[in-house]
Amino acid sequence: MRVNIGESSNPETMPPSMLVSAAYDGASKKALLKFYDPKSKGLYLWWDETGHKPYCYSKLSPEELGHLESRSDILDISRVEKHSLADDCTMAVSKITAGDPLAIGGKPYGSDTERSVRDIIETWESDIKYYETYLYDRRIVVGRYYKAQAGELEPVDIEISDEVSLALKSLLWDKVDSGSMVDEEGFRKCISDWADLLNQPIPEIKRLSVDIEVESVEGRLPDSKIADNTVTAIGLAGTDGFGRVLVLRTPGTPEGANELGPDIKVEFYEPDCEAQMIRDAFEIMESYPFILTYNGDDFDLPYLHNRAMRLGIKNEDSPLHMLKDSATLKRGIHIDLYKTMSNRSFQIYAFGQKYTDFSLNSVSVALLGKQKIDYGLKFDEMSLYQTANYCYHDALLTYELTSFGDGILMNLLVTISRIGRMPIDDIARLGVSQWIRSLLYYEHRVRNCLIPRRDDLAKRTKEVTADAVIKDKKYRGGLVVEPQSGVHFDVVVMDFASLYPSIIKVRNLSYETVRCPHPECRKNSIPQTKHWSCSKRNGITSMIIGSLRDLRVNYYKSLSRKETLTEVQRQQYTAVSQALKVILNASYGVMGADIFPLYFLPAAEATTAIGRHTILETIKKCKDAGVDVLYGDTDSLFVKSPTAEQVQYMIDEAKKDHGVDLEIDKEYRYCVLSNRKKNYLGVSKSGKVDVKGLTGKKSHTPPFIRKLFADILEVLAGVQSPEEFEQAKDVVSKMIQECGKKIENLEIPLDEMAFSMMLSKAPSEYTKTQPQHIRAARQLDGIRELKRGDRISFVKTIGKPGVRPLETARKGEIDTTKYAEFLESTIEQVTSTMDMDFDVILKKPKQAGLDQFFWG
DNA sequence: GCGGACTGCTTACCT
DNA sequence: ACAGGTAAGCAGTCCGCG
Repeated sequence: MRVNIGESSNPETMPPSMLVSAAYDGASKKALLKFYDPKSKGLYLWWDETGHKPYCYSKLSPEELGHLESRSDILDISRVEKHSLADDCTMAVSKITAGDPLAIGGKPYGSDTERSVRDIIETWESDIKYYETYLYDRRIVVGRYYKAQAGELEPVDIEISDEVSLALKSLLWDKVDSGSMVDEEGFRKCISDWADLLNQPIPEIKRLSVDIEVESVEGRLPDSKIADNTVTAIGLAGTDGFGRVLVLRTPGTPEGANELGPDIKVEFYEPDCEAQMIRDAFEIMESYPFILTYNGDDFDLPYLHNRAMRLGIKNEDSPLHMLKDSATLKRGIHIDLYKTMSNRSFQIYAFGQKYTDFSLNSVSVALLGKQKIDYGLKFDEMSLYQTANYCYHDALLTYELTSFGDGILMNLLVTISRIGRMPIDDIARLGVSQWIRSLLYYEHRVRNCLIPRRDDLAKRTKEVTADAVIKDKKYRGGLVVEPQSGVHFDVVVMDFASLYPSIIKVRNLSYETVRCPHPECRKNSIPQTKHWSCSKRNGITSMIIGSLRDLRVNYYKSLSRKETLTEVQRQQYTAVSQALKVILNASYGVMGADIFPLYFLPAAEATTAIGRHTILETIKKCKDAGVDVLYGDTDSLFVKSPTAEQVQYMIDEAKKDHGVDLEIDKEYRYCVLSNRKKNYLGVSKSGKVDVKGLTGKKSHTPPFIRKLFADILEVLAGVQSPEEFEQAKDVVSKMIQECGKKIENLEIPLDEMAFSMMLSKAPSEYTKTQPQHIRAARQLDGIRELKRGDRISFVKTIGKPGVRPLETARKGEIDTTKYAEFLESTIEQVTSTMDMDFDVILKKPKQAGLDQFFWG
């Protein structure tokens, strides 16, 4: 991120403040750090005072690089020593130092003396943003506290005042198991450094959310680049209950009645005062260190900025600074929550897949239990106060996404930025592969290791990629055990704690250790592959992922069980634990993702291969011990009525043979397995029901079927013994029959009958086939514009297209047969394995064609 | 010309 | 712009058939 503020002098003193973001200030050509002071709730800006400059490396000698010397933007070329992890050697490289980051990269056009160095010669470390390089080189960590005294910046650790923390540190000390570590001491140090950083207090963050409404011309979305439509309202919601709406009067629009509470101030502007309204909004925004939006990178902020320019506001009077694909603040920090909520890692691991699409409404419903305001009116039909209420409400929802659940989202962002060594706004905007990239780059710099180029790594994988591959996949993944179909009572689910990270640690897997250059390591082979791993050096990813794993498994898991925690500590440990989970879950995946700069297939392949080997060997051990394995998926085993001794035996053997921690995850009173993998139902001893993979729970299934399914589960949850099952079956049969009748009699409201599906691309991009949900979407042409990522609701109808969007559907055209079939197949997933034969009731005999015979 | 078998596309889920 | 493994429904195609 590049801003243009220009040189300002750094503060003489700064109270302990947390580093939250960084940027490159093009005007002063310096790195710019942004610190947050928890006391004043304001920001301190700090420009580099060390003379640090952008640079990259080349393997050419300074003589061979002589042609660069003449460039005015190249300041220096010198010889330095760097370690190459992949070659396990030290080498001399040329460090090319420049006056401006654009001299290193980002200017691919022009003559050889104008283009960036990385576009002229082969370079290393030239694709790192300058402010990142700056942070790494100075070992400045986002999320740490710093203070300034007499103009000197220095880190301060906030005292962790509780004795619990110290006591648990000794716990951590004992629990570190070195395994085959070459440098055990270093590993311990590494973990305790992490704990020190992650236990630093997370401050209360002062923030303001912003949402705008823009006058729109019939059917055309306002363009944030052109910004030629009037901004009609600006909603603002901030910490400490701050709420304000700025509303532009438009001729002919009634004022209406104020529905907003007394604390929410509504300010009206005359039609010709739009510029003043925007100026006032800017002024409020500038008084907050953090600005939140929902899709503000793509819409709200660029629109505001460009509209301001169009209305004659000067660039220097706008607090905003637009970049290619993000909107930033010159002084503050902008967090676009739309990007955050769309991040699969947050969606799945932090929020347990509670929402399935990323609209503000869906996310709010799932996480806050609140909806957007719906007056059932078009924007141009709303009164001024209605617009105000609507606009403020959106801002409020956006704000509340960061405040619900004790502010877990802000805490997560801070914690992940500590781990990734990355500005908080980047954490909120970028994907997990970028977080892990940043973390690993930092560690390379700490160790003075040259970061490899993609083709350095690609060269080492060339000879092994041609192997037999799975269709559409690059390598084989986890093992899924064929389930033993039936109802099983007393089932224990065991799983390996963080299996893949454990494997990465124990088997020393990293891009430089898998297929390392040492001939003597080749005997350390990886089962089922042609790979081996190093026995001489600890791999860098193995060290880092391994210590994060140990931190989570040995430290934060026990911490969260402590009962003497204060509320603040509990919140902090929850955030750390979740953040570690998110990063660990992705750590193996990125090694096999070709967008990841340290992409190295053999390492990913080795991880899953050892995973399969581990679970297979454990199953063998079960058989030896007389334990029946009913099912298993990747890192879990469902075992039937094991004794405590048998469980302990398995745990001990897994640790002894594979160095992994097998644990009891769940104990089911009973468990319904079908012959399908990744499909089951388990009832815990507490009566809690786990449903996995069954259609009755999937988000595209019509609500009335999902409800019936939930009702059935409730009945099943009460079943204590095989005998009670028989009664439950009767109850369930009746429920299903009733539902069948309702379908036939068209007694179900249309919206309950709608299938709902996500469009993974724009409707026009479906060229190979035309799936049902797309046929429905096309019928909405001119009524509602559908984009990629939107969901479409449709019902199944008789006649030609077979589907109709919910908006235009009528009950009379519902295809009851299709619904009966879908109901039958959905319910059958549970009932078939429970020996409930519903065929008699529901299934339509092939030869019969009429509904009335079928339901009779 | 039609229907079953088959493949491929698409979405949603599990770990 | 983390991975692979699996289920399900449907679209489209191929093949056989007096």
